[in-house]
Amino acid sequence: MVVLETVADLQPVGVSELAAHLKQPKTSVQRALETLHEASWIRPAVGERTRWELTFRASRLARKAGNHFGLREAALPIMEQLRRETNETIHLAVLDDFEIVLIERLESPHAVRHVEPLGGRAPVLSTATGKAMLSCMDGDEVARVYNEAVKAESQSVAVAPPPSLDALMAELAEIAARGYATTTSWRQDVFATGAVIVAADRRPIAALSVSTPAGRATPENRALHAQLLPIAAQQISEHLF
Amino acid sequence: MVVLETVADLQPVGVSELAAHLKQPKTSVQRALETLHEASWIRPAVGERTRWELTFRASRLARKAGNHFGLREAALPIMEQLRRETNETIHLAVLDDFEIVLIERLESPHAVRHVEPLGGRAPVLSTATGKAMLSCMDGDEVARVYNEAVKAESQSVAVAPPPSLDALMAELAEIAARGYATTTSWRQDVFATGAVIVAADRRPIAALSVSTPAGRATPENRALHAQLLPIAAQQISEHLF
DNA sequence: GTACGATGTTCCAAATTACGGAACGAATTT
DNA sequence: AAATTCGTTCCGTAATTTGGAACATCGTAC
Repeated sequence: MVVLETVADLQPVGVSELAAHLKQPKTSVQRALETLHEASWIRPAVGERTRWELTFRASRLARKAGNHFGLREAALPIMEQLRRETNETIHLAVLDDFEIVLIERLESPHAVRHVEPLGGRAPVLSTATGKAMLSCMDGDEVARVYNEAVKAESQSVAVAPPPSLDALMAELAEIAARGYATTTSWRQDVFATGAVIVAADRRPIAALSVSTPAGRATPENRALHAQLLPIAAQQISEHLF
Repeated sequence: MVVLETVADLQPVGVSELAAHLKQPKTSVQRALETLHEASWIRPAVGERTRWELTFRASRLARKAGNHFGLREAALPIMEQLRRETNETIHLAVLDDFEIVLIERLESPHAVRHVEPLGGRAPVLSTATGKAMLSCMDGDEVARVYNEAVKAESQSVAVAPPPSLDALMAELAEIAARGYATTTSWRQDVFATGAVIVAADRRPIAALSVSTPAGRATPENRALHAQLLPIAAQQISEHLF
């Protein structure tokens, strides 16, 4: 499986290059490639015979990941309604380790709109969806995610300096109390409102967000989003079980 | 890896149920689950301890599958431009076995619009994207895909009766000559135009499509799409290498 | 409250499989 | 023409997997 993930990073890639990256004997890597090929997870690259690339086998799994108890099906109709009511882009995201993954998106009909790539990832600490999900997790788990996220962010280009853990905890308490999170720090000029979707036991499953360009983030619109979003998220939570 | 795929289908699922489905000893399945868990491909289901569900590890791969030579990055700006010029929904799809997989989507700004779920699959024989891709494959390969697709469709609810292989071949020749495919048979009330994106050696990589509700599919709009789409697909093909 | 069925887990010896160094052929570069 | 790089094959050793059986745990029915 490590070979598979490395092929994903380096594709199209041959045996020797892989072996060098993995610091493993060529023979072992060769065998792994044969196995992955037999199972149709990889195939020879277009027009080549000895370099490999991914097939779409992984994508069939990916569609099912994070779809616990029919999340996508439960969420889409309510997302559609929310888009009608707000005319803004609606995102559905789940938490993976210390990152937010976008699993569904409905775009705003406006000409100026906020669009994230499908399947894209975003930092948990600076997004409305991320903070909404953290707001209903217990302290230990928040601390764990916080540490991993800070470590990861310090290695990449800093989007914004992460808040202290104490400041974050205070903000999360506030978010939990009022039922929604907001942010502008992830994408400049985008104002986002996020609310959490929970399982029957109140554990966080996913988060829903409304994203609007800063120019349209009037007090009236902010208030509208803050009012509608928690209700929509709540409806999805109830439809899950 | 078979266990992994079965977990995807049955999640959340326990050892015994899996073993029964796979007709394998419980012990072997148990070991596979342990391994997958250690590698973070699965985790205990939310609020449970002995049933398993997928993590998002597969999604990281899925994003890279079908992204040969930076397809997504090359395609997006041109897709944006195409949306501006047509005001209709633009889809980017690739071929997986005998199905079309949607890997990127930009929605029409119109209130009435055609929306497919992200990562969704569609039959190759009845979609514009599918036929566009087939149109630049050689006869043997088309026949192979045709047979598999017919076999698969016969098991599910028939969307439309598949054409004969000869009729298909004739249509593909026409599509290849004029540079674009059209269809209305996949989704009723949706008129789609598709064109193929090729590698340097003219092998098909992906397909681009413009989808419009039947009501807006006027002769003028059809002509506009038929004119713009092959150019856009061609531009993406050239940017790939 | 106890018996039952279903489910998850552990153990262990036999047998299969993986391991990886070395050698080889083919393709490309010097 | 020699040298390097790359993919592939071979093979004895060694480690791992295998799966039946026993055990543990949970929920349920009587």
